[in-house]
Amino acid sequence: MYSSELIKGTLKTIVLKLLTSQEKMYGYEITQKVKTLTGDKIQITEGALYPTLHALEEEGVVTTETVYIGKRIRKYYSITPKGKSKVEEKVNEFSEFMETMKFLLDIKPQTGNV
Amino acid sequence: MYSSELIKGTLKTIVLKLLTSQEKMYGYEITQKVKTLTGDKIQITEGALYPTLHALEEEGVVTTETVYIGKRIRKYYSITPKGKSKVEEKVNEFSEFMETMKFLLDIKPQTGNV
DNA sequence: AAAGATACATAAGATTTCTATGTATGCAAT
DNA sequence: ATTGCATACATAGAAATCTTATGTATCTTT
Repeated sequence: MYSSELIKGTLKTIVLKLLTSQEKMYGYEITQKVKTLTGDKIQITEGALYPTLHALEEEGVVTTETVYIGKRIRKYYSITPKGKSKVEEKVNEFSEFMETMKFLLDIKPQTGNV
Repeated sequence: MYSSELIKGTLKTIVLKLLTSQEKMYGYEITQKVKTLTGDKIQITEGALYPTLHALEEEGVVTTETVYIGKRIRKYYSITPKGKSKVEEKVNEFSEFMETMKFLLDIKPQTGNV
């Protein structure tokens, strides 16, 4: 498990990206998928996910569809065209950010005053 | 400039790493160095930096030395041995995190129900 | 003399996430 | 049958982090 601060700021990107890989997913499914895909390294908590999904819906980047599985409710999320361009932006930005960080974190110590 | 959320959680890592590259640095110098090194892509604000530096000092990963340049004060920060092992940990963790994210953000869309 | 850069610092607010809690169903084991 | 675990939604309060704004003061350049 990564220290949670690292994951901050990437949650929306992860969720949107996942929603481009499948036509629709529901909240609980997203938490499990991320857990599995990352070998338990990233765990999205429900307390973080659900408010985020609601925010994404308000932004118009996902739409919902409520389904009953027996008596249990299930809320499917799908990405909108607006969401598709958004996720592309976000992924590109994150890739650039990673390059910058790689460079920064590869700085070598100066040799002392020889 | 990156959207600020991305940078969250990486400030301490950046600062500590920089302090391994030079024997000592002062706050303002750190902001300028990061700005220069990243081509203005990452800008550390003073409101974020100073509290962080104070926290790092409390954690015992940096020590300070106050110097007068004329009448103007300057506070130099140096990394401690404890800080050196900390920064190694943090850089490793971030590298792993980047690998995980790369994998996640490279997921391909499923072909539809053909 | 004014403006901009240097150099420190803190406080209020925004944002994001975590922990905890709540409700409820379905299923498996005792 | 009932206890416990997994599924599935949701929100509220607390914690952490960063931004914006403000404050003080010096130095340098125009």
